[in-house]
Amino acid sequence: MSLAHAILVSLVECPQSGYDLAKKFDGSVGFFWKATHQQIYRELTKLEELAWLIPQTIAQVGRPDKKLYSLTDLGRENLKIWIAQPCEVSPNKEELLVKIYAGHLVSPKILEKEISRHQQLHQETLAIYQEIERQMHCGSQCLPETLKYTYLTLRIGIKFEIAWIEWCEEAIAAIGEKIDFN
Amino acid sequence: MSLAHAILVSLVECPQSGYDLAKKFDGSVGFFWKATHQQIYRELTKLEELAWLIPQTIAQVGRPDKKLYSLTDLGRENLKIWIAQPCEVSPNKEELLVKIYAGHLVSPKILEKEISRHQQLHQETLAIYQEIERQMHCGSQCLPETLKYTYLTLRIGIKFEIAWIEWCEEAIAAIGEKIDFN
DNA sequence: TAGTACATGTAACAGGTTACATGATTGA
DNA sequence: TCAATCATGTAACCTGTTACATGTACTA
Repeated sequence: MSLAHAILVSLVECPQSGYDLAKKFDGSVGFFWKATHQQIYRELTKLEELAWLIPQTIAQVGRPDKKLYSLTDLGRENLKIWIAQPCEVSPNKEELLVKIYAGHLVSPKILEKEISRHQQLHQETLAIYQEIERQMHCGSQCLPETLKYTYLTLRIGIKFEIAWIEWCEEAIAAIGEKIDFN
Repeated sequence: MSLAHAILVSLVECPQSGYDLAKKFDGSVGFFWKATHQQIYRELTKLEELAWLIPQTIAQVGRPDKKLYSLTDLGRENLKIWIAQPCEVSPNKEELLVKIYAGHLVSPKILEKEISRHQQLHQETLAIYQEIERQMHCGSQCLPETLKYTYLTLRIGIKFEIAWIEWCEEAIAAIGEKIDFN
């Protein structure tokens, strides 16, 4: 039941509509939890039934109405309970690595090209993260409590992207030449 | 259709039963693609229907029969085609990070304890990977073609674990003290 | 006038999880 | 005798994906 929790986490900050959440799941929380708008609407309905959320319909000029969802006390309590519970290390699924694992079946050139493309994608993501990081601590003042945690999640995002970029370089070298790692 | 491909990748090396695959998905290919035995059996049935695999029933003494699946030429061709196709960066879902994101809702001590527990889990995984790495290149001879690719996937596994371990340390420090990252 | 952003939804299907079911053998 | 390992499967359910559907308003 973790998409539900990701939605609750997202709504802690401020009330949002399904549409808002769908966009947010393409950034911030979305860096480590993905969901489509269909999933989100389905989940919002469930959470409303549980009374963990309450909707408020907002009329807008020249726009369709929007249903702003906020956490109820019950929802907030349940979220706290969930956060305090220990969790497993999430399994990672990496399509590229499945391909690399049987990489000897295709030409090294195809692999090199694909890895190099991924390296570029990771470099772009890293640039985005670093820009957010730069904006988060202008000067060198301490961050407020809530931002501190957001910042921590950003930090690991950066570390992962750097790991990918370094690996891509290493992999391209290893595939091209008959390199020995030492 | 990626579990199918992960199974094919796994069967490139040697014919295996559903049971063998289920165990394997708990190591090697399983480091970047997880699946339960129920999923695997369901998928094997589909792949047999497509004639990408052929089963061979092996009678055993004192054990139930096993159905060893091998790749057909068709299966191998399709696998090659799939590997050669470009793919997206796989989205990662990290439950711990969803929790950290709203970490201010619970006591810092709970978070520190949980992060420290995760650090230990990652240290254990790292130790396993490093042991495999050690076994893979005894001396400093070059690896054969197929092992080279396995080795590359291991390398990124190691990088990820190191990134996690470093981050856990950083996070614990940041939560405890009023630390400023610079 | 065509495309994008806003805003919410249904339906069908594919993929993943959990529980249950069976039954032999091996080792503590 | 109890648990673990070997070996395969069904059924129900939940989660995630893709396609379709609707309608306004703004901008190029």
